[in-house]
Amino acid sequence: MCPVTPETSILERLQLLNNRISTAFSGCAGISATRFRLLQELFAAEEVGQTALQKSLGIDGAAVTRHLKQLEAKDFVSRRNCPDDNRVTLVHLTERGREHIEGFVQEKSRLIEDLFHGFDAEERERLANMLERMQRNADTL
Amino acid sequence: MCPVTPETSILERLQLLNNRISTAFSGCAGISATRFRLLQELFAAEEVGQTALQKSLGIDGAAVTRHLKQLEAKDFVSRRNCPDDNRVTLVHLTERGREHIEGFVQEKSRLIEDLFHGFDAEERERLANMLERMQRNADTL
DNA sequence: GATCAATGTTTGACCCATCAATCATTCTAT
DNA sequence: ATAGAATGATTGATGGGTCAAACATTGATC
Repeated sequence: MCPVTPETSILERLQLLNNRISTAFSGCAGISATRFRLLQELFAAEEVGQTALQKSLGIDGAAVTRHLKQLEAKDFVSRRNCPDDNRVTLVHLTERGREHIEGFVQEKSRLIEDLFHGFDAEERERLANMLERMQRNADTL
Repeated sequence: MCPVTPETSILERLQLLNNRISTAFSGCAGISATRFRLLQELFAAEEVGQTALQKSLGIDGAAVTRHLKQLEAKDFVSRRNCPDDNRVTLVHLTERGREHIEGFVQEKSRLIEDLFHGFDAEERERLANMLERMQRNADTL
């Protein structure tokens, strides 16, 4: 009745790939991809409010709160109230967090190497572009 | 320090897209994408064991058990012990489940239409192929 | 200046996935 | 024939995400 359309195949693989990659990343790097992204954002920016983090990661604010709480418990991150606006809490990387990033970056590189094995540079660009377009479509749902 | 590589961009978008699509699908179809896939598998095959379902969906057996339990509670699915092998429980679609599939298919079509807006047939094929290759890489992690 | 809307964060309830452990059943090999 | 491995399903613990509701704080308006 239903031949396998490319669209369906794409959606299924998005889901599978994401699950596999997430667990693989956490498994080998010892930190979830999202938390690593948070650390990287904090590495780039000196001190940021959570809403900014939430927007640059594209995930729910509740998730950000909980991730930061865990990262703070591990002393990777530290938070303080913004003196100019008591609603926002400013987040910044600790020394300890900064030290650990390097290792995570390496684990991620290895994962990427495996994942994109057989893809030349042009293909990677094309794939990135297609997913970007798809995401723009998804944003207007 | 870190220019945005296509690989990183791809991984981030995989995650985002998946989250957005999952919630969009559940939101408009009223059923999760995974449960819909289960129903479709059952539609195609007369009666299947859970392990077969698990393998064709590519997810954990525990998840399959729980989804089927919910689908059974909604009377979309019914289960019985396999007479030939009491370890396996055979699953099949109920009338009610069969009736609902059509609506889900339509919701999915609409979602696909939006999601792939601006993609021609050849691009969709190429995207499907790339993700398939990537998934093969991911399987050997 | 009091009120009411907007903003930033947090919490609770839920869904979906994983892994590890358990249990019953069947298979196998001695 | 029975002990032990393999298989199928389930359950519990955990992690990551969503949404909705709460809360404090700030801004805007009359």
